[in-house]
Amino acid sequence: MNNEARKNSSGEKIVSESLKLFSLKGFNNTSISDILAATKMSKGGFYNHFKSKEELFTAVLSEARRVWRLQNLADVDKEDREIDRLKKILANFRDRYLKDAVHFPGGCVFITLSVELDDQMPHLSSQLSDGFKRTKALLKGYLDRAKEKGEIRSDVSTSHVSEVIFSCILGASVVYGMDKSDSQLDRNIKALIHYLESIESGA
Amino acid sequence: MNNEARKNSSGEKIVSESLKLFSLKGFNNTSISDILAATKMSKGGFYNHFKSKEELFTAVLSEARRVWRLQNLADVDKEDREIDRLKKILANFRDRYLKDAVHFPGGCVFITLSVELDDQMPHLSSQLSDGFKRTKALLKGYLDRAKEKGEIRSDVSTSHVSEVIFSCILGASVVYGMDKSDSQLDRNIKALIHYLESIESGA
DNA sequence: TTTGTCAAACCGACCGGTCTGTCTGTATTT
DNA sequence: AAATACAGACAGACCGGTCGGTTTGACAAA
Repeated sequence: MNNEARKNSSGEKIVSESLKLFSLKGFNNTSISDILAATKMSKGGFYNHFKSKEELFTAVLSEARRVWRLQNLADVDKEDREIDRLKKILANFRDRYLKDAVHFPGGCVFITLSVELDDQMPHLSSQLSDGFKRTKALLKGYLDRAKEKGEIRSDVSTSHVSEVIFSCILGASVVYGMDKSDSQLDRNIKALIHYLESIESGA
Repeated sequence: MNNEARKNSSGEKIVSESLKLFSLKGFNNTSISDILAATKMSKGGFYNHFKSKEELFTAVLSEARRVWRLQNLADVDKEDREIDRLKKILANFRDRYLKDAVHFPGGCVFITLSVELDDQMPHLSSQLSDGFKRTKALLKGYLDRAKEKGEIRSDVSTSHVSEVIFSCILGASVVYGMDKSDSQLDRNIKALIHYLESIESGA
């Protein structure tokens, strides 16, 4: 069975529909009934694929990470300079990730879930926290290499800058989740790229 | 009856305990039973003060805003320069607001609620969205006046900078809600203040 | 001071409905 | 025939909210 066929299997459909619903309504407020309605399945069918809602959570998170990488890292390696790769990620984040209503109609699912579950279901939210740390490290990696290659000024603290960029991305996601305003998101990312350009060597 | 006495009344206690619970578990996942247990009241007592859970929501939000102003704007007017007032707000945000586990044990309640309710109960989340807009405008006001007074460079876009600062604050709140890491929060705000100093006239 | 009155506050059993998860039975596939 | 997938009735816990009854405290009449 190839991957395309798997995508149409029941299990895959449950995961992709649950991903949408989780991004809209979160984990606890998405009922199994909601998922059954979206997938046109029945209880028996669902519990034949997942032994519990929490097991579904893990599968959904894994799929969400796959989509995240797919969208945010697209074409990044086509850029030559490290700083341009970072800018490409920001542009991807804006155009291919946050605005991707097919996968995430309710906005960034990682934020929705982490905010909901942090004080309530730590065993689930720790999976999210790890992802956030990896993402920040990913950003810092580009900055560190950019600094090594002299693309950004040598007096710049990559640690400080990555903190700012990462927090800004999170903040922009929160705002976009509320307003769904493309223009506001564009302003937000523009300000961030403007900030990045202010630390480049030529600036 | 003075304000101090009112604070101990049942209605006030319901609101303050609900504020804590909402910051921890959100709106839908805080049950009336949770609130009754925290206040040692009964159903009948509760519904004698609020005709519905949504009416409680509005009261809690109003109290949350009061505490927000109290903590974040404390001593701000003691600073002479506008840019220092802004820095004072950031320091308050870090020391007196986010770390204020008495009022907000689960972190910033506005973020918890807005992320939960944005796609689910728009009539409630719009109250939150308005507050976010006002906060961003508040920050931009300090920057605009700082620019007028020559405290920051004339080539700086106050609009861009306020976008970055506001998004960073939101992002920092999301992270702190997850990790409850004081040191991470300190690094975050430090990077932000560092950013502010980079646009000052002397820099 | 004592008593009667009344409204607000409080109590908790109860209601209809929804939640996750189970179980029995049936259809499809191999 | 055996294994797998689907269907949906059902269970038990919990949800927000209602309601009849009880307690409390302020105040007026005696």
